[in-house]
Amino acid sequence: MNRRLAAKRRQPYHHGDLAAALVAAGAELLAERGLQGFTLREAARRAGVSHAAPAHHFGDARGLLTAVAASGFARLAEAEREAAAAESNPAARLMAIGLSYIKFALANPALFRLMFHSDQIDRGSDRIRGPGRASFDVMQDALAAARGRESGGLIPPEAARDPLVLRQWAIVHGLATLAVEGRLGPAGAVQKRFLVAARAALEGDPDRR
Amino acid sequence: MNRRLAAKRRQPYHHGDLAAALVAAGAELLAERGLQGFTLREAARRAGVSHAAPAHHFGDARGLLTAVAASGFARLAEAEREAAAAESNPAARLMAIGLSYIKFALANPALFRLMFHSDQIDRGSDRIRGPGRASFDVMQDALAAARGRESGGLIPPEAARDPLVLRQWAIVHGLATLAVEGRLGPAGAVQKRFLVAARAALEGDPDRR
DNA sequence: GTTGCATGTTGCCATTGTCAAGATTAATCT
DNA sequence: AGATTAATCTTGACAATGGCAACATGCAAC
Repeated sequence: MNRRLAAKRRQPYHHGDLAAALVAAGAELLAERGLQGFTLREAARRAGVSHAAPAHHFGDARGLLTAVAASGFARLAEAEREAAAAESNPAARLMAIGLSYIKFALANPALFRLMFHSDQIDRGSDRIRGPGRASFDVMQDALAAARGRESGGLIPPEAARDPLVLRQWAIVHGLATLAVEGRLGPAGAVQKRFLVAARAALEGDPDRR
Repeated sequence: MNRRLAAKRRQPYHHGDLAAALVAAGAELLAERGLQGFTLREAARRAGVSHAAPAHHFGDARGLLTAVAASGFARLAEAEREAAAAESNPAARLMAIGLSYIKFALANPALFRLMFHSDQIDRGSDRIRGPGRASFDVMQDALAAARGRESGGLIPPEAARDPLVLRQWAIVHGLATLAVEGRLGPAGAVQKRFLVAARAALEGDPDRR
């Protein structure tokens, strides 16, 4: 059973793991040229396969983009978990998670846009649902812990009824979005001083009087 | 000088006001089919003109979309101004502006996405800059008034340094974004109860203890 | 070992964005 | 006014794209 190795050797008629290769190629393409420059055929080219091959795995272009977005949600959830694990104090943990969310957006702008603001993916898809909820749950649990409550297992739609959850989520997502779109200044400046201000904004009203 | 009327009569070789007609057709198309379904040729068709005509006014597809987005910013700024005029109390005014922003997003989802989250427009364009700043200024001035200060004429990038401005902007934009993307539940439910929760989230921490 | 079926390929089509060249009208200059 | 220039719009062409259909290949289950 050396299939794992054999599959990597040459390029047989059957790719071996085309689905994964296409998602990887798609993510790379997205990072390089943005959603605007994303092309089903180019993704197939990069995966070393003919232009009609992706159809067997993802149906159409929308399908592939949905898969790319799903892998993005998984990576985001993972980043949040890592950030959470690095802090023990509940409040500090909540802050760390929020910042990891923002950092993810700044590091993967095109992917972030695809995940949250594009009409080219199926948000209801099963492929998206799991990872999508995971990225939400990490933050929600941390917030519940900081409040000294049970998280209650709210799902996103229901969360809209809990003002605090909604507030935290909106601040983090709003900051990430505004930063990604360059509305807060050039990317370089953002990296340097934006996170400082974001920290203050997340913390409360340091300047209130 | 009955040119205004004469131009509307028949359809002479020269349209009369193609630029405006194309922007209107583009906005309509966007509302009907989303950014995904937007096509330069279809916009030209709706304006009753050949497929190459738009180029003389907007260069390429990106140019037309940029113009559509600019008109969107103008409409948003106008909506904010109307909402502000309806309230005299500074705090109530700030809230009204925020809600008008969110309502605008819910009423024009595709346009909102184009304006804030698309890579198909030129954000640095002069066409965008003016209306874009206007929509920001209304909110910033209201916030400054609520704080009992001068607004200081901060421009968006600089605003990132003022935690309170950043916070207010992030909450409003975050709420609008999440609602538009349907992450807070189906559109119907959003309309019904989301604004209530949003009001609470914008107000402070009603549930804190 | 043969057959079935998932996986990939080639070829085709309508549609799209952009460009170049020509047609038509408005504006400007003398 | 008459002629020239510039703006505006049309037609025609081209390469690229997404999707479909028909065919090829080879793994896997029988």
